[in-house]
Amino acid sequence: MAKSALPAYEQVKAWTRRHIASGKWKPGDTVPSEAALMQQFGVSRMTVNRALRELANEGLVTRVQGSGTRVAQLHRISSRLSIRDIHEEVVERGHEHTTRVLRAASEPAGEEVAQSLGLKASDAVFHTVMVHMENGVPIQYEDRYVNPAAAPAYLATDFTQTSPTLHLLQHAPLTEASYSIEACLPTAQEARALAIKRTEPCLAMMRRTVSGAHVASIARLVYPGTRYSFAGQFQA
Amino acid sequence: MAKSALPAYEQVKAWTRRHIASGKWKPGDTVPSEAALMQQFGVSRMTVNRALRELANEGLVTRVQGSGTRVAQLHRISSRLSIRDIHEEVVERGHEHTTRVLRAASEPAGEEVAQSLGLKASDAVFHTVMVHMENGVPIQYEDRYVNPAAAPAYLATDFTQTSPTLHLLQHAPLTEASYSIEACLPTAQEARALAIKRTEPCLAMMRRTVSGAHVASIARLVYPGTRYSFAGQFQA
DNA sequence: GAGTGGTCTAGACCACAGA
DNA sequence: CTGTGGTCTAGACCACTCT
Repeated sequence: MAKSALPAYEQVKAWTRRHIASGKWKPGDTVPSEAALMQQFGVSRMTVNRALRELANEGLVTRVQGSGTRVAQLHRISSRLSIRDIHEEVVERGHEHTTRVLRAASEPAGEEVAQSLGLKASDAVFHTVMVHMENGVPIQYEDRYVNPAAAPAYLATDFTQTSPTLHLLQHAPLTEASYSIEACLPTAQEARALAIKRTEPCLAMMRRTVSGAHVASIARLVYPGTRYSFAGQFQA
Repeated sequence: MAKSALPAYEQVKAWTRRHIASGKWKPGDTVPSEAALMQQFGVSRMTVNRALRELANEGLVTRVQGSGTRVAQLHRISSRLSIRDIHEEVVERGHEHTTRVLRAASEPAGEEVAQSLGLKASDAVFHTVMVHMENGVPIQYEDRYVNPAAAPAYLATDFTQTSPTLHLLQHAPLTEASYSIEACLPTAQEARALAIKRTEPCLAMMRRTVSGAHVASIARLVYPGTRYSFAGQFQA
């Protein structure tokens, strides 16, 4: 009986998780089959199935049809790295977010940008450069190219009120994105805009977003190393 | 009939996803109820329920009991950043992984380390420092403190055969981890070990792992900026 | 062929929101 | 009160693995 405040499938999940976390079952070990767990918990197969399926989604176990359920190799710890709208992030910390727009114009794409956006070099693209500030301190330099086909009204946005990310999310529904994070030294212009020395290391995030059939935008976001870090956590 | 290669719940998911991605349904809009989708697709409620529940898990819709299902505010884009064992990662690229151990000893924790590991400053901890190389090129400097209570045999490991991460995963089952990524300049020792200039920016990852009741390990991993980047992607 | 998971159904009872 | 989602059951058929 116990206190069954939790749904049955959660109880099965918790029980399984405990065995894995305690080391009683090691990676590669077989987890009791659905039939066995049905008996043990006195629940239907759908319930056990849901429990194990969700654990598999979370990466704790591996399931192979016809073979069985095993404790996953936990080598790849993974956690959600959230990429958030900078405005929202700053405001959530209870701070003031302001923006200084350095450039907002339509210009020919050029070879490199055209290739990333899937356009011709002579096609026009929107190019914005701005600095985001938290309580007046520069925390992000944003250099962004936007595909006019994906967000025709982009340049008309008042970027002191709305961030580019927000405008794009609202007007070019996101279907796909990729990013990479590197360490780099700022260019002269970036250093000037962020008010840092050219020798101060920075985190640079390159982001590329796809909306339906178009590559919507490519952006390079530069964060001063001493003022920003990406963090995350993970729980079994 | 169409080609129903996909399971029914996947078809419901795909149909719903398309409406959201295309912008036909905007954030906040109501998604058809389970009953409505049952009719439309001619499937049982459990099937529709699974489809919508999974979309909710993925963050695409929000469900409120008694109220309904709505398109989620898509502000929080997130993706899984995987933190993997360096050895596995190098080998998977088809390259050779070697290690140069600079230090492997038991020593008093000291204030700062003791605090992170939940020990006293005079308690002994295991301290290892090593450089990981991919085809002979240094790619990671690893400075790690290990809680002896969590992995008593740590120092006996042959680190030229097994990585610290792997040993810990096998002997101190992981229950929790947190990390942060920063940009920094290498210390003199790090620069020397990695064979880079002191002015070359690096990515530094601080990682803390918990195993059961113990903080198992804290590590600082330094990657030369020009030789490494973190990347990820996600799809709606 | 026996055992496993993947999917699906047609019901059911409940908790909750909103009129 | 009606409509919604949250959970659960006792079956079922299938595809797959392993021996």
